[in-house]
Amino acid sequence: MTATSSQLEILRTRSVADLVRQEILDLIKAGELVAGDKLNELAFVKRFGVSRAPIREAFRALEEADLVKLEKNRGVYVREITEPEAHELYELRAVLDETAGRLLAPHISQDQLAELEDWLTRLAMAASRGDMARYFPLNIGFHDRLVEMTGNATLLEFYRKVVDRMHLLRRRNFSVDYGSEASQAEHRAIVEAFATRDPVHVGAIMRTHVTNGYRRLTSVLQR
Amino acid sequence: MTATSSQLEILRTRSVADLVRQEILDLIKAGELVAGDKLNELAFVKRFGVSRAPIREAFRALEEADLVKLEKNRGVYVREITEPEAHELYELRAVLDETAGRLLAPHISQDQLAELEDWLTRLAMAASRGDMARYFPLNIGFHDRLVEMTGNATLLEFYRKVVDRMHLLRRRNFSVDYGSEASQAEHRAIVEAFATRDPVHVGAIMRTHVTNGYRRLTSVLQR
DNA sequence: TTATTGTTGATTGTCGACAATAATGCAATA
DNA sequence: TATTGCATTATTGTCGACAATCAACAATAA
Repeated sequence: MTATSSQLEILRTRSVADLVRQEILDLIKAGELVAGDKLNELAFVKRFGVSRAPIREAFRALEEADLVKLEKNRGVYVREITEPEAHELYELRAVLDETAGRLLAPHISQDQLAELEDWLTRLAMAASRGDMARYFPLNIGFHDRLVEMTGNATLLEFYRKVVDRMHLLRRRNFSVDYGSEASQAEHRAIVEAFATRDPVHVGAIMRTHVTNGYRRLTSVLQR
Repeated sequence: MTATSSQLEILRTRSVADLVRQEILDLIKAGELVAGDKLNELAFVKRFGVSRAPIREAFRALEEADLVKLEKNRGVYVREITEPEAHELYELRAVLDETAGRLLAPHISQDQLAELEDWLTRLAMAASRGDMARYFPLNIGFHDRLVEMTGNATLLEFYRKVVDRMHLLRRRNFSVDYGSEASQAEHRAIVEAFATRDPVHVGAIMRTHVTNGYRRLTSVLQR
């Protein structure tokens, strides 16, 4: 696709509200916006050089996704997640990951197994260097791809909603370098499990990985 | 709470966009808006006597929930769900219901069991009369309450998103009277299973109920 | 000093208007 | 008859403005 036609495509399909929504979501994912932060409309108006209408539409979308909270006449705030809610989120994510494992295991192809191995390699490289700025998105990408491989787009959609919300657990510029070695070992276990193609086994391994992730998170947050 | 203070509460917390979003969602749930229908902004402006801004915000929220589709410069349409997507949705719902069963089974109280029995009675009354206008919402209420009883608000939230989307499978004014007897027998089986407090057993029964529901749906849609 | 009551500035909720785009109807042409 | 081109109409995307509300501070009185 040429540069011009891709720009035409953007113009034809994307609205300002869309782009603003995406931008804010990226800010949350990058940890530049964290739970409790206020989203001032005029600030975004200046930032993007647009009017308030599309900004407000973007806020509404993010509210429906439960990433921000609209308090009438008071403003928009990045949502805060309580400790019990974090537990609920991880419980849900465990179920979705386990399901992905069960669905994918019996049908995974050689190519897909090879791709997962490739992810492992890249994860290992980043981990060995202690390069958490790379490890973090790779980790998310690995799991995302795994769910995508199931071919169940609806499962993927809801999985992503859960993962997006988990970003709210991070503090600003919080370096997530806790337990990457343990996490890496579990990733390897996951890929090895897929090689057996046993749905129940894979599901159990994936569930455990999420549960352990929750343990690692809480152990970090509590000190 | 007095009438005045409750009105004050509404004024203080609900925005027009909120109400419009709720209203449209109700229209979808009631089958008055069905997949493919166009949502004209000016029509809603006249209907609610408000400006376009809050209407558009409501549309954005519904788009994020994937209940409608915004096509730039063309309009907003109630989303259409393909057959494979319906299957994906039921797969997801099966997982969530099974999870609810597993979570609730070990901790369900006598009071809660009694409440479920009460739902069964009401369902049976509506079913025996062939009163589908009552049976349908009771059926949804029964399952919703069941998930709510788990105490996992996040699970409930995502469960509701799935159920809301399932409304898009209905045709306009489509009387859902298929297999209510079979469905009723399964509801009874669910409550009986809860009495055993065995998580795996309850989970399996609930999963089966959803799977059978999908079979009943497809058998109806295909003729 | 402390509590209460204006007052002011900032921010949000809603509205009407204009520009941009798409859909429609109709005539002209092959 | 089918198709193309054009003008008209309808609809959406965005904007700026005004009204309503809130938060912070100053002024007043106990």
